[in-house]
Amino acid sequence: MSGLVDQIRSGLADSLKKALSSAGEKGTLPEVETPAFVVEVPREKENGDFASNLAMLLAKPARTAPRRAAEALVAELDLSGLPVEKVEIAGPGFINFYLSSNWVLAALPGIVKKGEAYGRVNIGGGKKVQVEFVSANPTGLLHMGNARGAALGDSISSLLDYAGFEVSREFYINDAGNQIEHFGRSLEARYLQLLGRQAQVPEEGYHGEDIMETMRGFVEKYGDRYLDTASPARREIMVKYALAEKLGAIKKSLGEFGVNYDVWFSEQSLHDSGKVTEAIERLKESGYLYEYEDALWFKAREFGVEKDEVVVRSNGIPTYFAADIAYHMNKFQRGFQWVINIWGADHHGHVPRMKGAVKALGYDPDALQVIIMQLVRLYKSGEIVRMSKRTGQFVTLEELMEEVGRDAARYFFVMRSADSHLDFDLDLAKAQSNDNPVYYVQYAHARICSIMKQLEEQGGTMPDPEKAGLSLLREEAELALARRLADLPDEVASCARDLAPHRLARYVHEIAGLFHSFYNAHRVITGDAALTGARLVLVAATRVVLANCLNILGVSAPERM
RNA sequence: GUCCCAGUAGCUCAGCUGGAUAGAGCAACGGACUUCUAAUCCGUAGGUCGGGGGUUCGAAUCCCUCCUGGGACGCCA
Repeated sequence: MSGLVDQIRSGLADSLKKALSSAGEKGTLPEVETPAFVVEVPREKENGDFASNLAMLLAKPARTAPRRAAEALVAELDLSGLPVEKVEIAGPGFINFYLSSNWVLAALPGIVKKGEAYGRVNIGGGKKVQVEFVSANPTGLLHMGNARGAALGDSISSLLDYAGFEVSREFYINDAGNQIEHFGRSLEARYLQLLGRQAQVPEEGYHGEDIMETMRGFVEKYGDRYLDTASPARREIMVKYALAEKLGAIKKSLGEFGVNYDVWFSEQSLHDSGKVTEAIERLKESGYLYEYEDALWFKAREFGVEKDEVVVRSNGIPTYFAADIAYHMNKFQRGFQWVINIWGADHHGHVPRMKGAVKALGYDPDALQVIIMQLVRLYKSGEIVRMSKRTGQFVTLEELMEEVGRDAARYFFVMRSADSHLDFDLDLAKAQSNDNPVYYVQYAHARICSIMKQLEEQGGTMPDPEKAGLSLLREEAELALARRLADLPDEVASCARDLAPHRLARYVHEIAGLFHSFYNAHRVITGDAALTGARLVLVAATRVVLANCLNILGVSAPERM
């Protein structure tokens, strides 16, 4: 981290550490190891700008009352070089630090100067991380669950990028296996029906209208050319045609949603390239596979999973799990040091055995992190809408963007933590779209742009932030806003560490709120040139923070609304 | 039955590795536009943090137990 706030925090922590050891040398405290204490920002500002719990943690090892330990520490504190005005011992033994009221203004010039780069931190150290998300079956359109995964995965990726990781976004295309078989049979049935023949979409097949639509296009292009072609070959042709079309549509939708992938990875390619065989061989050699009733099983129980898992069926066809093992082997072979998967809650049972397989292959299971995203429940007219690809009833990403807009949809999905169930009331999102918090944040950005435009029209110019008289910013609303602007690097670091973009959404909402309050209480452009200059720096910094956060969340930052 | 997620204001949800007096949005009520955008602001009201036990200086947060809702437990993916 590199922000002003972090500099001060670590400065205080260092001072406390030194105070502890000199107190130990002088004998005012027993010599003990430094506990894992924190310097944090108290919730109540009456408790100072920063506070530490060190004294309370010393109570037990040093066998002293927390407040006495605090007194001994404070007596040894050397705070030179830090803008601390007052230190107090409070409550059960907190050491509270009060800073000079305008200490935070020092952060503003850097924010304006860094611009798009402000908020970038280097906790990742260029570590290669892959984020795999959505990975929807390419047999249909994207639904609400996929949309949530897309918004979440993309924001997490951006967050990690900002935090100094080398991020690769990946989409795993499930273009192999049983479902493709069902898909082919469904396509074939529709084809025959369209040409007036008797045919039935199989029970387990795809009944959606979009499949019919696809085959209409196929018939237009090829007519009855395949009417008499032998079935397996015919299905292969149709599957190839339909997959290309479906995948193209998925790519297009995601692109419009602001989600762009680095890699589209085909499951079928794992079979074709022999990766699946390679993975199975590796597991076999290390003794994690056994044969039972003609099938090949993975010893999942050795990894704390309840049941062993089939990797090759008795009919000789590998399972999806086998392909997934090969896929993860391949991910690590490609050099990713951190592999993040975003899965729907309905796949959570798959996590322990996947981690087990990673371990069995000889990789660190902790390098694989699976984010389980709770499912989206869709409400329309007060009723739950069942979503299912098989029956073809679902609201697509396309429809969602049409109804509530891309920005609102993305913000909405990313506002909530991944492990909270999401009730999406379409009517509400549509009818009250103006109340959507995303507009609140965007409006703040637009307002600042409007001020800048006004400035330009009046022939004014932006001052050099380094030279502006920032100490003129004395109003509570100004200082409160500046204080939070200085937090962005910290927020990015902590949100990235916890893979929690929803906290960034709350942060930027708070920034917008602080700005709106300031805006309503004070004018930026006034007859006082010096004050105007200082406030221009403040709002310019605010615009940077708003834009950077919105960018991470995949939401646009409009100049006017 | 076993496992995962959730239970916090009327509603939807935050609460980051345990910190001081539990927060925000919406809804409700009362105010503020001759001004750089009122998609805004200011104020009021709203809580046995699902129940009960435990751990400790300190618990919405950790442990145990029970209740409620959702999901997963296939030679499907």
